[in-house]
Parts: sequence; structure tokens; C-alpha cells
Amino acid sequence: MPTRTCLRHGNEHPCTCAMGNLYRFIEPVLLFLLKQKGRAHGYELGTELRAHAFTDAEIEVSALYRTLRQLEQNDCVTSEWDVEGSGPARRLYKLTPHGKEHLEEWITVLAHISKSMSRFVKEARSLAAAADPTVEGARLSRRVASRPQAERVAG
Amino acid sequence: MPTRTCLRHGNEHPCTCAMGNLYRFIEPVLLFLLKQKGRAHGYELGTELRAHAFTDAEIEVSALYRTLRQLEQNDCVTSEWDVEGSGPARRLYKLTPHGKEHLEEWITVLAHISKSMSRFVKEARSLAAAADPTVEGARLSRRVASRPQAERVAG
DNA sequence: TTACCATAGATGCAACTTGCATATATCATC
DNA sequence: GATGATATATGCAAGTTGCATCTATGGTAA
Repeated sequence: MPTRTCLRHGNEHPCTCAMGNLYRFIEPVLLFLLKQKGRAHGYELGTELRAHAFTDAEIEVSALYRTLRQLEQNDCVTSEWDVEGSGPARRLYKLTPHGKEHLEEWITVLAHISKSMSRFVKEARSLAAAADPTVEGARLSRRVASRPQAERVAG
Repeated sequence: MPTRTCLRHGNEHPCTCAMGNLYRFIEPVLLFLLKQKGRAHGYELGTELRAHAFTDAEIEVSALYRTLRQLEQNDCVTSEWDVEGSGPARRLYKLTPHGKEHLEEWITVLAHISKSMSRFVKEARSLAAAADPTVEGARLSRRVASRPQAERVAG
């Protein structure tokens, strides 16, 4: 979270915004959406990215387009100009076989990270509960796995 | 993952190494360890970091020390030189109250990310299962409430 | 007709982050 | 006196990010 603070949400509550866009995590979502939709152009993907994003971070359009071009360089997607219809030309992207494999790799990696992360959260919470054995703390330490609590302030 | 490949594990299987150290994720683990241990020096933390790290990435010692100094700048930890004992002097770190709060923030944020991430993995896997209805795929896709719609065919 | 807005994509640049190599120093052991 | 483990730190090139800005098309409000 470094020195950065979230400009949208201020400094009052923890916010994933402060982590930046983490383009590394934009990439898999783009691959996923392309697999799901068959083909799409960047602007369109930008509007749907939010729903699957891992953080509250605003999607930087420049990051989005740059990630797409990079994916093309790495042979994960192909693109062609679509001049049909009205409005400015759009670049239509499609997943390549290699892109599909890459998405599979991402899924493996993300499953791993997500698991380590939630294990860490569990550990850290039980440490907090042990260190601060209030009523709330005790209740938490009894069963850490499911907490219907207000968990998400960020957003 | 970009252009990078994992040098330790090669290119043969997906590897979180290729994501880099993600110092953003070193930070919370350091805060956690300091809370757990009371006090510790950097080198020591480095040896215990692996057990809690979110990725397979080798811990870059320079990143570790730099993160600690940054945490100190941000008033999350304090340090003092320890010249007792043998060997070179070591900088002993301790969590501050603000550091404790910061850890709590991290936990909230990480819980959120981990959740979004595992939801994504689930979605992506069920999409894969639907696209590739092998025996294994079928088992997975049975549980899926809403199959993804037919791909939109662009004209 | 002009102004403005949504759509669509791209680039320039300063600031920041990261990986790797290297420097420093203490002490133990060979 | 050489080597290696412990312990911390910095320099620098390469890479990444956020923000501002540019180009362009077409629709609509004024």
C-alpha cells in the first residue's frame, strides 16, 4: 500500500485503491472476458472489467489498452480493426490458443495466491483475537472461518 | 506475469515467481511477523517470510530491507541498533500502534482481494468446464447455476 | 452551426518500483 | 589469510504506473 493514499476514498478507511491497478491482475480478467465473449474491443472490456476486478481500483484506460497490446505482442490475443457500424474504429480482440493456455496458468497461480492469502488472513485474525481477548475477540477466535461481519468498508 | 519468466522454475509450469516479489504483499507479512514475535531484525524476518508469503517468489533481500525502512518512514515500525552478541550489528524492529492499525487495514484489504480472486477462479474454471465438457469438466459444470450465454457473434 | 459529449484508442513523461550486482562490516572456521 | 555465514545497505538500468493529452468519429443539444 506504500506511501500512496486513495484519492477517491481518502485516508479514512482501508482501500484496495491504494494498491494501484496491479496490471498483473488486469491481465487474467481480460483473458477471461475474451474467452467468455469470444471477441471484444478494449473499450467494451473496460466497462465489464469492474465486475471481475480484484480490487476497487479505478480502471486506468491507458493501462487497459497497454495490457491488450502487450498480450498481443506475447501472442495471447490477436486483433483486427473493425470499421463496421458507426463511431470510431475499434480494435477487435480474440484469444489465441496460447492465450487460452496462459489463462489456465493464471488460474492455477491465482488459486494458489488466493489460498495463501486467505490462510494468512485467518492466521492474522486469530493472532489479533488472541492478543485482544475482548468479547468480540473471543467470539472471533472461536470460529474464524465464517464471519458475517462488516468486512468490506473499502469501495 | 508479463514478459517475465521464472528463472528458478523455468517455463514449464505456471509459477507465481513470474509475478515478481510484489513488495506490496511483503509488507503485511512483515507487519504480521513483527506483531507475532514482538521484535525482530530484518535478516531473521527474511528467513521466516517464506512460510507466510503469497507467492513462490524468492525473497529479494534488498526489497525486504527497503520495505522495512519504508515502514519506518511511515511510522509503522521503529528500529534501534542491537550491538549485543556476536556478529554484525542488527537493526531491531518493533511494531508501532499505527503499524498495528495498518496491519488491520491490510487484513481487511487482503480478505477482500482473496475473496474476489477465488470467486474469479471459480468462474473461470466453470467456464473452462463448460467449454470442454469432458468427464472431469462435466462434474464441475453440473454445479454451475447459470451457464454462460452463447457467444455474441459480431457482424 | 457550433459546442459538447460519448465512444475508441494511443502516447509522452515524470515518478516510482524492482531485480541484480555490489559494498560494507563482524565473527567463526578451515 | 581465505572463505563463508550473518547483517544491512545502495547504485543503477529496466520496467511499470498515473495522469495528462492527443487524435478521431458521430450523435445531440443549444
